[in-house]
Amino acid sequence: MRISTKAQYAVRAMVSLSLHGEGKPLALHDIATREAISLAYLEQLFVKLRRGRIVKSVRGPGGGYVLARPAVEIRVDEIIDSVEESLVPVSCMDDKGRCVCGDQCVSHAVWQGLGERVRQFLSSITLADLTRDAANKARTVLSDEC
Amino acid sequence: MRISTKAQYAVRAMVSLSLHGEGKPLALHDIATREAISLAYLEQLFVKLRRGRIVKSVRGPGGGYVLARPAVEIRVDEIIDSVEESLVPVSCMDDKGRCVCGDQCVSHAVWQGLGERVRQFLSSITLADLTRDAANKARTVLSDEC
DNA sequence: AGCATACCCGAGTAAAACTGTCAATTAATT
DNA sequence: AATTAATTGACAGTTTTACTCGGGTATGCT
Repeated sequence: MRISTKAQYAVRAMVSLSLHGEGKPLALHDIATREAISLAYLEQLFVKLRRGRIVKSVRGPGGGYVLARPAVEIRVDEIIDSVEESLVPVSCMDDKGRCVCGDQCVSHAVWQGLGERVRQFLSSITLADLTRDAANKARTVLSDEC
Repeated sequence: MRISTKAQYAVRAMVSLSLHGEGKPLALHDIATREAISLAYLEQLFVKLRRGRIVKSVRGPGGGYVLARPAVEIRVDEIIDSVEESLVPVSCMDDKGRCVCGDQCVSHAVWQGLGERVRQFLSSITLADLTRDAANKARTVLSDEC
């Protein structure tokens, strides 16, 4: 079981946008250099984030991306949902979470339960939470261990 | 984020072993046919399960695998640990879960928290729980939906 | 108008991971 | 000795990931 860098990038980029954007459009170029993520790859992610109604785009010079909603209303599971197929896909379930296996699926309940726990946890965290933490960390960055 | 079939196979195989073994060694061949998993692949998994002290091997004719401990003392997270590298690996952490990234790791706490939740959940389920469920399911298998 | 900025989009690609197979070995029982 | 069955390492096909590339299109500024 693993978390893709795609999801990690998306969350990091959103924190960066929330932290340095402050209402004004922030260009992907800024996020890319600040977070050391490839610009072309970030573009891909933000297309999905826009389709997921997490951000809005502003075209033209001086343009960039803005949060589609206040940071308090953006949950981490929404960010990951926009960027990845599903939160906890298991081979014995189809797209709607229905089990398509025969009688051999005794451990089905485990994966389903796990998926619910994961979603519950990730939906309990908002972008505002992460942004606040990041701001605190930046303030005490001098001699701090990670 | 996803759960590998490797982990699913391992759990299913362990349930099968616990259900049909009953103290006597059960050959991988039996599990393979019953669960419709490739024998050669099961071999790989059981090497790891043995190293993880989840099962014991009995060589020679009539041999096979036996639970290393009572099913009540085998937790699901232990099974997955034996078979996979780590439960929730994230690129910014090293083997021991320590963060090796610089100041760019604002979302670290999210993944760490998620990992703890996942482990907490999976460690609350024992092989005995799954075996009991499987036995119940087998008894009412006639007209049941999965 | 023309140009620079910045988003938009599809296709392609190299590397990694996943999912297995194969062959050869070791060891215990009959 | 022959047979059964676990043990091991190397290897191969496929899929996914993590990008890059090459162009577009919208917008604002001079």
